[in-house]
Amino acid sequence: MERKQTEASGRGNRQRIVMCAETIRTRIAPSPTGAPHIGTAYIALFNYAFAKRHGGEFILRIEDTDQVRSTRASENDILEALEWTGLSWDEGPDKGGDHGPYRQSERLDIYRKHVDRLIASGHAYPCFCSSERLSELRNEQMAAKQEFIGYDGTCSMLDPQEARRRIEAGEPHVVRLKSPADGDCVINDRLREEIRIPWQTIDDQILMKADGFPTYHLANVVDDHLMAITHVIRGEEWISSAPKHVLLYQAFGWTPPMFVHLPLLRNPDKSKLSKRKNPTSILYYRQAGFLPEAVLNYLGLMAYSPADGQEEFTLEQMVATFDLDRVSLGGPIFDILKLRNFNGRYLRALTPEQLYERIKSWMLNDDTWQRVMPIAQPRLEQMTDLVPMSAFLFADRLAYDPELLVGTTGDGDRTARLLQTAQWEFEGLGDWTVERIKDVFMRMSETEDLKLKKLMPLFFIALAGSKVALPVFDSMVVLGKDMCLRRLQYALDSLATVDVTLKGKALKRFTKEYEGRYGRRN
RNA sequence: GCGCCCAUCGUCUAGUGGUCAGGACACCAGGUUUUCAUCCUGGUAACCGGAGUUCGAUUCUCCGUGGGCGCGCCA
Repeated sequence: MERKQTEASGRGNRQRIVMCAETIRTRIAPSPTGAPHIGTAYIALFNYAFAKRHGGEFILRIEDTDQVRSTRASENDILEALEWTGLSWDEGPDKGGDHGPYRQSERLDIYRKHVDRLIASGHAYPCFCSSERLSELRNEQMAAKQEFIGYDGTCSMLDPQEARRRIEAGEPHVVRLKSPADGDCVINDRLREEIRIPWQTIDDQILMKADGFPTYHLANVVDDHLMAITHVIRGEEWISSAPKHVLLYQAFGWTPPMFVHLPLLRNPDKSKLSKRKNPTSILYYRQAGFLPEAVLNYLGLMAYSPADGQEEFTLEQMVATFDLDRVSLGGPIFDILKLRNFNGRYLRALTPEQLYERIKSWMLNDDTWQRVMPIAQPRLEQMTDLVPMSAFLFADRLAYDPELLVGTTGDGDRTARLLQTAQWEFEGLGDWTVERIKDVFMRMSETEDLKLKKLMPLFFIALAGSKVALPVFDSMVVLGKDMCLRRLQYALDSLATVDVTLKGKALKRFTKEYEGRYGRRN
């Protein structure tokens, strides 16, 4: 990386080498395994603000090392969502840059080389234990209420010659990082006192999976180093695995970056923000009519307050004064009510012309109407029918009558289960098209042994607010996946008012049942 | 179970040994507005508990308690 730069002095032509302060580089590294999470925007915002405050660079890296769950559809959504927020990255998979590629699945040779280095230096070793053995081991440890839960180090005792022979024989294996037996790992966190974690509690982490892909820990450390990341600003959920990262930097002989662990966004019940209890997809917020600048402003208020006490600020203003020392550590509850208030302020601050432009670029435009016309036309008697008929397409939460929802199946629990099943089924759907949506309902109809005609009324009400409405598959395309998932959740939540709930043990039981009939969910 | 992180109004937070503990959201009351919303004014509401340090602790230390996160061939 460029740490020196030449500079012509004003007078004369003498060139002198000046040592510049290292360029600050931060990154957001989402994993493309689902909807773009609002927490990603929150962490990205702080990374962006910090880097830009110091004239640095902000990088986007895609962490797609989970071959099973990563999808290109999710990656596209994440890029689209992040772009919508207005947090622009200097380097990334779509932009390129001097430190690419920025998609981890395209860097496999780099990880391979690095893991070989660790094996050669004795910091890592191949492990032949099967997944079955490991989960058995874990269960035993749990059952015995052992202090230590984790890998027992069996394969670290293997003779290297023997190990090589087994690898050459094609035996499947992973590579593990050797963890020290005693002492403490010291982590320097920019926001906290020294964090000390006993090495005894850290097991030999897998670095390379049997499929030849790296795990997060390896890929993340190698990339952060190679991409010259100076500050790793991430959620505090990572504190407990930080020792593994520190150990890797040591093993490679690299200087670790500065760690900055931000508090996690929470649900109203204080648990980590989850889609079950809150909308978490950035694209939902876009569809629900929030302005990105309001979302960013609100997110900026989580765990941070500017020195001047001003609550309303643009991204530029936040960047201009951002100060890590003003980050607070208590886990903030994500309060949609306050976000809504902020959004209202931003909406009202626009001129009517600006507002109209924003609303057009949101969804009140030709593109939407052209999709609506073909499905609305056959149902029109007067032109005045159009807007009332399509209103649900431009709404967020609909007014649900739980009795009506339950009435479609005649059974509360059954209703909840169907809604939940649909939610799970649609969550995993990649292409959001009429055909694929229809496939899902057909499959449900078959699995539930319920004619489509009997199955659909529930979903007409949940998604469109009425048993009689525009065709629901087409409507779902207009609404977008995240809004549809949200509506299903709203409907599910509304059932609670008639004492129908699907959570805790019942939910667990139903999850098993669902997986038995529909296959494992992601 | 073990490890770690955290702790000010219901919520987001300011505060860094001496403040009537401030602001914002929400809520309540009043005012402006043909209604509503906006806007303005006012109000209710917090330092988790116990020791210690100190002349004096919301603020520093320790111990509790509470909450959170982690303990995957997920990130």
